[in-house]
Amino acid sequence: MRVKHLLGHQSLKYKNALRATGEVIMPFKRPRPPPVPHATNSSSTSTLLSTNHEHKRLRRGCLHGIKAYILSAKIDGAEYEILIGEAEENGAELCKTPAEADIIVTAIGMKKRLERHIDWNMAKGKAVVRPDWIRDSVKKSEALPCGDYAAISDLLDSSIENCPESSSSQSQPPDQAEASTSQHQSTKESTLPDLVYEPRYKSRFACERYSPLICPNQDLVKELHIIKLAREMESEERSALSYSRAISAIKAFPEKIKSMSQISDIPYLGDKLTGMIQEFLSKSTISQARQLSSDTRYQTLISFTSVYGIGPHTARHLYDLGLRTFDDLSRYLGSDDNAEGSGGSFAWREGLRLRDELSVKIPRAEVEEMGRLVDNALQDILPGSESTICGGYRRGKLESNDVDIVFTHPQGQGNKANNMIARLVERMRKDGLITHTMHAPSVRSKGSLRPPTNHDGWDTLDKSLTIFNLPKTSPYYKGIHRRLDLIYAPREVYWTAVVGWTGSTMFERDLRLWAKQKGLKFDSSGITRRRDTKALYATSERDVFKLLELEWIEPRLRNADL
DNA sequence: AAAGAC
DNA sequence: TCTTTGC
DNA sequence: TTTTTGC
DNA sequence: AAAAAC
Repeated sequence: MRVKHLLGHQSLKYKNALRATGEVIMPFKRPRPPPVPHATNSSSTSTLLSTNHEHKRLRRGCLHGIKAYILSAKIDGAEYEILIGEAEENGAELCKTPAEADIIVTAIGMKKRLERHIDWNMAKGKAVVRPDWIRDSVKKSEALPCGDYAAISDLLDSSIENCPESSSSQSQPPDQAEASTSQHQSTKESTLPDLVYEPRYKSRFACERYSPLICPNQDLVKELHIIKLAREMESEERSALSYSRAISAIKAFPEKIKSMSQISDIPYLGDKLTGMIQEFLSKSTISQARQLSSDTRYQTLISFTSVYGIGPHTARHLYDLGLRTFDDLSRYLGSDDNAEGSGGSFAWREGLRLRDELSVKIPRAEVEEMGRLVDNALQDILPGSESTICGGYRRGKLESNDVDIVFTHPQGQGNKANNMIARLVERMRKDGLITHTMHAPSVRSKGSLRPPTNHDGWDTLDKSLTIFNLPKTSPYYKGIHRRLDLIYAPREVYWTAVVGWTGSTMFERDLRLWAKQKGLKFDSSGITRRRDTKALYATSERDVFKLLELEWIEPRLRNADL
């Protein structure tokens, strides 16, 4: 066929393009070497605040200026994330080591146990309090006296003495606030008063549950994940969906499952899944998963689909042709004459060529560096723009497969924001940062102020799926290509887009189902009322939840997939 | 929804 | 038209 | 038993 | 594969 000719031609063109961009040294605007703030999540923000009315007032934070260390021992995973989120949002500075902190928050109540984690002499120099100190302080909008929350009786005096004060200007009259919210509680026992998250895991919606990155039943979930992948490889999507739901339900279950009686409240566990869990309880393994793991077809399909552009259908096709390894694949794609016509597409070749690099995980620090570079380019094009790193990074993953950055234009004129994606990508391409564009931006949102209304579910945001490479001058430069997704959202739907691109997948699916059930329609390009298709605009991420009548869930607790 | 291959 | 792409 | 399962 | 009733 003449495909041969076409492919050859395009390959060449690409090689040249790569060579050219590879050598270009970035003209100006070198990123300042990482100021390295804290490894908290979110935004490579340029102008985070000031856009956000509702945030603004509350901001300032009752814990502002307090350096806190939260000891994770004896605190449930979800609980821990909530504490961190609460502390952070209220202005506390979280420390990586107890030494840097003014105050240590711990659920441990005994001296001996605490000493296993923290040097006793150091502890004596600081306030050491129970987790409810954070909660109550937030509730009262003031850093409360540590004496009432001393974690360990031997440290009561030193905790009182070393109790930090918030630098937030507005210290409220502390006096009788006490009475209003709850009557009991100061001076009392060490129970964590958590009616908060008690029955949450029972919900049928992942967007109502707290799903930590790693759950107490992670091994079980991994086993089920293998079976789920196998179903996907065979295009048994409904079956795969059932496994996905079971996995996300189990991920939100707060304790290690030791007996079958515990799982009766977990949704989406029918006969099949129940049987598998039973097997797992006795053998710590699931035979079907073990079997698949060593199955050639399974392994081959998994590896083929790891090539960008190859999905289950194509993977099965290649397998049926007798191919088994990347070498086979390479040979097949490389061979010019296939009587059959397709010796594979251009996209597949590029995908295969880049596969090894793209399969290398990206550490958080490098994700942040990428975020800075994108934001620098963005500020050049349209000063005052905002961006947020979403995806797995924002959910707290230590390593990412790719980087998703959602951005929007400055508050002023919406119209100046035309072709933001195209301009940003072009700028970064010229700087040698972007080497490939896998999916060109649509030419939508021309002179638009509103997101185009979508009739069908995929978001209508302008986006570009690209391949990125750090400049050689970056301290993080490894010469490895990375997947970078850039998403432009008009201002009015910026927060919707951030929620939509933070994930996880099951969290997003259930957000849509939840919204539907509430008579609304959610996707990353907006929330609309189904009755009259009236658009509802959120002014903050929390506002998105509010409009959907959902309780707030931290990004780090949206890990409803494996 | 959009792109690319068929 | 079919497949893949995103969270 | 039939339909739905994210768009 | 599981749950709602579409």
